[in-house]
Amino acid sequence: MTDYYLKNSKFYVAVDCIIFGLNNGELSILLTKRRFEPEKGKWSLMGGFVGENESVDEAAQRVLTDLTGLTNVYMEQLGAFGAIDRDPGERVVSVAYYALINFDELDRRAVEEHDARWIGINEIPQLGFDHPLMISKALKALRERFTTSPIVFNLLPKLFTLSQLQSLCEAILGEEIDKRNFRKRVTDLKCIQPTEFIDKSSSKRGARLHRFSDTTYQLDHKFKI
Amino acid sequence: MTDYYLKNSKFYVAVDCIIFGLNNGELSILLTKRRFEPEKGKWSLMGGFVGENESVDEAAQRVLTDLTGLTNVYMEQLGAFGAIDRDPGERVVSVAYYALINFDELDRRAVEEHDARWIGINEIPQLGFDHPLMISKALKALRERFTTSPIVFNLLPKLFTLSQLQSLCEAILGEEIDKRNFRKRVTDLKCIQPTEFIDKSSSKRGARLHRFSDTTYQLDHKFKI
DNA sequence: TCAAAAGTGTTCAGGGTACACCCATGG
DNA sequence: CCATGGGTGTACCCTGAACACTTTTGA
Repeated sequence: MTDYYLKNSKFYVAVDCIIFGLNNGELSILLTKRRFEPEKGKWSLMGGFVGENESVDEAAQRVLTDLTGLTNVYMEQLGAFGAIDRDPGERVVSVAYYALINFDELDRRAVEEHDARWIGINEIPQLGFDHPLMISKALKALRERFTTSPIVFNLLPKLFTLSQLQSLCEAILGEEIDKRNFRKRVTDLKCIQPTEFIDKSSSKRGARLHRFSDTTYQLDHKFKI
Repeated sequence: MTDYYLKNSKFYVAVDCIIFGLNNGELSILLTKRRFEPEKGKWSLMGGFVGENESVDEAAQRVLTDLTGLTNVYMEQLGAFGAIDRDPGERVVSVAYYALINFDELDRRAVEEHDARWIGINEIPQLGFDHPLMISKALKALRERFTTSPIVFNLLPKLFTLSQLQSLCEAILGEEIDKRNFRKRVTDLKCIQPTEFIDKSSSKRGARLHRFSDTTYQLDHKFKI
């Protein structure tokens, strides 16, 4: 029985996280400056190696928590990246994940300790490894998923204005959305609910704060933005 | 630099293939009876270990070619499966792929030599490992993709009748489709073209054979079934 | 009083859905 | 001549897209 395995090779298995967040209203990802070879000094995604006593998913959670201080984060697997020379140092198979985090709950100290920075998705520098490919796949997956699944709310504070929601959707899509059509769609959804609160930080008139009700969403699982 | 890697663990990395084909008009997948421990004697997906001199994608291609004799097959990665105990024998991280093959071009001898059999997607027996999970994810991915991307033609012969196409779509969806609406959609697509040939094997009247034109599809990349 | 963001409805076109009958032919 | 699968058109509804002005209020 052991023979069945022994004739085969073993590999390092890594995880890489594409962490999306709203930094001052701008859709951004969290990048770190690598402190080790290979690719030392280059910007890169946050990653780590899978350990023997954790699943690959758990490794990704661990890396994310280590960097952000957050647990229970929305995270989805993007896929495995297994080109022979994707890591110039050693043969490493990497499994990429993307995560959507609420910027306000972030542990900023943990971020600073890792030399990490939020960088707008339109200002991403040259990255090492196959990270540019991972990021473009993550953006594609995010674009495809967010219109039919209520995941954008992971990026927003619990209370948000419709303008905030719209500009976030526009940032993800990379194009503008008609305001009246957007608000009609959104206010027709039972799972997006107005609250009694008004936010006056972004306009003199003030904008009504809304919230996403997951329990309402669970009733029919209908969502379309 | 080597230190960066050395403190970490290595893993076996495997690939598993969910191979879809149309067996006598029934959407089926190719399963083999395992000849080795662990899970010996159980039905399972065709898989194999990744070698040092091939990418993960190449390993999947190799496994597929070995079993079917086919190259240049439509194949897409489903994702990595990395639970600690997913393989009862050893820690193995597996990357799953699904493939759509043309049943007529299959090398039946290669299939027999691997103790493999086509099994309808509604008659799948108990499988070992996490293969049931992989199959359900593959079906979900196939269902989501085939309506907007012209991939079903990989399952059909080069010339096919609209009835064949419709019953294939129904098998993938798991529900019936209105004949007139389906034919309207399909015949409006420029990339699905009638030919001069008539197939008389399935009816007395005979049905017109159509073909998918990829060059026409490339013109506008529009497709909706 | 004015600048800046919030909020609000209607019209129209096109796509999706529901639906039932005749055709051609081999046996 | 009949059983079997092949082939065809219309009416309605609903969704998605285009489009511009009024309101509120702090400075």
